[in-house]
Amino acid sequence: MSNAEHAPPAAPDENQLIAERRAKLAAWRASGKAFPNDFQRENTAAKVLEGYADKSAEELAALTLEVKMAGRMMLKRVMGKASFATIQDLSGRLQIYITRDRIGETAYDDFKTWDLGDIIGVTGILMKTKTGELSVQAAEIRLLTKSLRPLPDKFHGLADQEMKYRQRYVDLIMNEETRFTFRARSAIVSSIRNYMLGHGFMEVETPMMHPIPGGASAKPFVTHHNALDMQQFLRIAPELYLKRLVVGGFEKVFEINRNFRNEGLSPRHNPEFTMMEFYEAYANYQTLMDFTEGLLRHAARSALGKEVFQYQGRELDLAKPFHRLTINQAIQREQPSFSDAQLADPAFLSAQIHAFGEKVKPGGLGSLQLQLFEACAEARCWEPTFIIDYPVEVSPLARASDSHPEITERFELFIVGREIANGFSELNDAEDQAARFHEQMKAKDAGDEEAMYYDADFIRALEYGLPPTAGCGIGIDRLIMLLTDAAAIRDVILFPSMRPE
RNA sequence: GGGUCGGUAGCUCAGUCGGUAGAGCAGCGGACUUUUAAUCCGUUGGUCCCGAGUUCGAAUCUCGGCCGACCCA
Repeated sequence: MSNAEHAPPAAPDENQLIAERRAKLAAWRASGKAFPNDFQRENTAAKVLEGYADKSAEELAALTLEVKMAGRMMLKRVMGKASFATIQDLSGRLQIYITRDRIGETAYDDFKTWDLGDIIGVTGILMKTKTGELSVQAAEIRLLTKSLRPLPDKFHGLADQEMKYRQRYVDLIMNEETRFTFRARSAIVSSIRNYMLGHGFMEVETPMMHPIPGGASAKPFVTHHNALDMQQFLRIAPELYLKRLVVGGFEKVFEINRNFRNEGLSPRHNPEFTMMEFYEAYANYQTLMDFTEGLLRHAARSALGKEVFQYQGRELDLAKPFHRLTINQAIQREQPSFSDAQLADPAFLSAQIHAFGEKVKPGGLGSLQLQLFEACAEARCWEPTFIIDYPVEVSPLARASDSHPEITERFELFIVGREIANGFSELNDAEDQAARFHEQMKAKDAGDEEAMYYDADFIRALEYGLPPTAGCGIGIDRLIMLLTDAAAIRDVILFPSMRPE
C-alpha cells in the first residue's frame, strides 16, 4: 500500500462528524504508526465473564489476573481523571476502567479523543467495581483502528429497516438480535449438515452455472461465458446433477447451496436463496417424509432445545406427527361442503378458484385441484402438513403412482402456511422422463416461461440406470425464519437483494 | 402490478392552522478519580428524499418520480 497519499476520497455523504474523525486520524498518523496490527488479543469478553463474574472484589484483587482484550468501543464515560468504556468483541461486551494515574497523562489524553466505534486494545487486571460489575482495570490501552463514521444512537440502535439490510455491518454492530439470528443460522446449518453426515449422506457440490437450466419450474438468470462464448444460466436447482451422482453410485448425497430464480422480491422470496437437496437410493417418498420430519425436529432441538415454540406469537409444534393429506383432503379440511364429485369437476374447480380471488391458469384436473388448494388451503396449513399426490402435469421429474398414473409420489411440506420442502420418488424410467421433457418443451413453446428444457445428458444418465431413489429439497432460509421467529426472509439473509441505492 | 403507511441533523424521533427548523443521543468546549443510556454547564451541525405546481409565503397542500415497509395480486 502506498503511504504517500492519504487524501480522503470524496464520499457523497461526508459530514462534520466524519471530518472531525478524519482530523483525529490525521493526527494519529502524524504521531506515529496508525492502524497497528501487532496487538495480540488473549481473552474474549464472554470467557472472562464466564470465568470471573462471580468472584468478589477481594478475590479478584488477590488474584491480579492479567487479561489482554480488544474490541469496538460502544460506550464511553469520562469523569475527569477516571473513565469507563465498554468494548464489544465477537463474544459480548465488557467494561474497562481507565485512570490517568495508571496509564499516564499522555495516554489518558489520547483516550479522551477516541470515539465510539473505534477499535481498541486493552491490557490490565480484572477488578470489580463498587456496583459489582466485572471490569478490566487498564494498565495499557491502545487505539487499533480509527472508525471514521459515527455509530447510530447508542441506546436506540439502528432501527431503519432499509439500512439494516443495506449496511448489515452496522446492524451487526448495533443489534444483538441480529447477531443472534445469524449465529443461529450458522448453527442450524451445521446441525443439519451433521445430521445428514450422521445418516450416511455425502456432501457434494454441483455446478452453479448450467448450460441448460433444470430441476425446477422457474425463470433463470442468464449470464455469458466469454472464453467459450456461450450462454449460461445460474442454477434454479441442483436436482438433475445430484441424480446423475446417484446414477454414478453415490447413493446418498446432499448439497447445501444457493439457487437463483429470476422472480420478484417478497417477505418470503429472495432471488438467491439457500436450499438443501438430498437424494437417497432405495428410498421412496413415504420413507422420505419420515426422514424429513426427523430432520426438522433435530434442527429445532439443536437451535432452540425444544420442538414446541412460538412463531410470530403463535405456537408451533414440531413434536406431533406431521399431517399427511392429499390435495383434495386438504381442500375439504378447509371447505367440508365440497364433495368428491365436485372436486373432480373442472367447471366447479375453476369457479371456486375464481371465487377465492385467483386467476385460473389453464391445466388439467390435477392442476385445477392444485390451484384450488393454493387458493383456499395452503396459507392455512399452520401445523406441519405434507400435501401428497401431486398431479403428473406439474411434476415432470417425479415417479407416477402405480395405482393412479395421473398423480405422482410427491409431497410438499407446508408449515405456518409456507412451503418448506418438496420431495418425491424420483422418476427413473428414462423413456418416461424423455416423454415428460417433450411435454415441457411443448409448454415452453406455448409460452410457459417456467417450463423445463430437454436435458439430453440427463436422459443419457438415466439410460445407464438410476436405482429407485427419492429426493427432497428443503428451503433453508424459510426454515431459519421459523426457528429464529423472523417475519421476513431478508431478516435471515445477511445481504438480501436490494435495488441499488 | 394495485392499495396503505413512511422518508426531517450522523442516529432515534417531534414539528400545531401554510408564517424564518426542534429535542435526546453523538460531536465540540468546560467541570468531574467507581460510572452503567454517567451527570452538570455551554455549543456546532439541515438538499426537511427528488422535481414541478398552488401561494405573498410550503417540511406542511396538489401532481409526478425515487427508495423502503406492510397488505393484496
